Amino acid sequence: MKDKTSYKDKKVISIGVISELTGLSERQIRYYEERKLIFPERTNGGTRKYSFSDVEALVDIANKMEDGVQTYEIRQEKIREKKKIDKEKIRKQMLKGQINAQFGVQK
Amino acid sequence: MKDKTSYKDKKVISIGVISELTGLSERQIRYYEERKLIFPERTNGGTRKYSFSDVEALVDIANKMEDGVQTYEIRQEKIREKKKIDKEKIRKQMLKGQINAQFGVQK
DNA sequence: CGTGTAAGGAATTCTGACACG
DNA sequence: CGTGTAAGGAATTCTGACACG
Repeated sequence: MKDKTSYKDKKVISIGVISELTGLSERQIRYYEERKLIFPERTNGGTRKYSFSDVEALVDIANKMEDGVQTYEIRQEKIREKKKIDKEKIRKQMLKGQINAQFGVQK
Repeated sequence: MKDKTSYKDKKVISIGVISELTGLSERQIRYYEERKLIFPERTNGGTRKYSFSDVEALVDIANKMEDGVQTYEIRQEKIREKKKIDKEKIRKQMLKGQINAQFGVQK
């Protein structure tokens, strides 16, 4: 089992600090959420909470925007990446199944 | 050179989230600051900002408080620890100086 | 399309103080 | 000593909209 509760992915930072950390305006940050490029959590009151991973993602986004890439394209790219990773995951899962069938794990 | 800009020590979390993360009331968290057990930074507007390290420190403090330890004692303990670490640091520094004098680094 | 801004309101945080024990 | 709480105010954030291009 991996750690999974790393600080890096914990959504705890509010938008003001995120703005400072990334150099982006709050408007930009909210807009990128609207375009489904980032996914903050919310407090009960409705305030957005981000992680350090989100900071990194936002910096990446900012760089691409500078290069004239549109939010739609950035989103498509992310979807492609995700699919690739999912496929890889399944491949590994199947391989493990094969190995177990041959050598391992009898009930 | 070490990293030094690890996420763990970055002061970015506001007191509401810290309260949730530690289970302590905001009152308690502010009081422990008053007693010099934690040292949040501030935004320009004056809002406190904490790090994940602070979360860990607060949990430690909470445990000691449960055991009936007073804030003053906790503070003294921290001071002792710090002194010990500083002494160790100087010792290493001097050792390095000795080695350089014998083998290394001529101008 | 991507971003700035003014608007009005709600959630969040701040300080100093009183209370209890 | 350590913590809860009500009080009043200030900083922060939220949404929906208009503007520009």
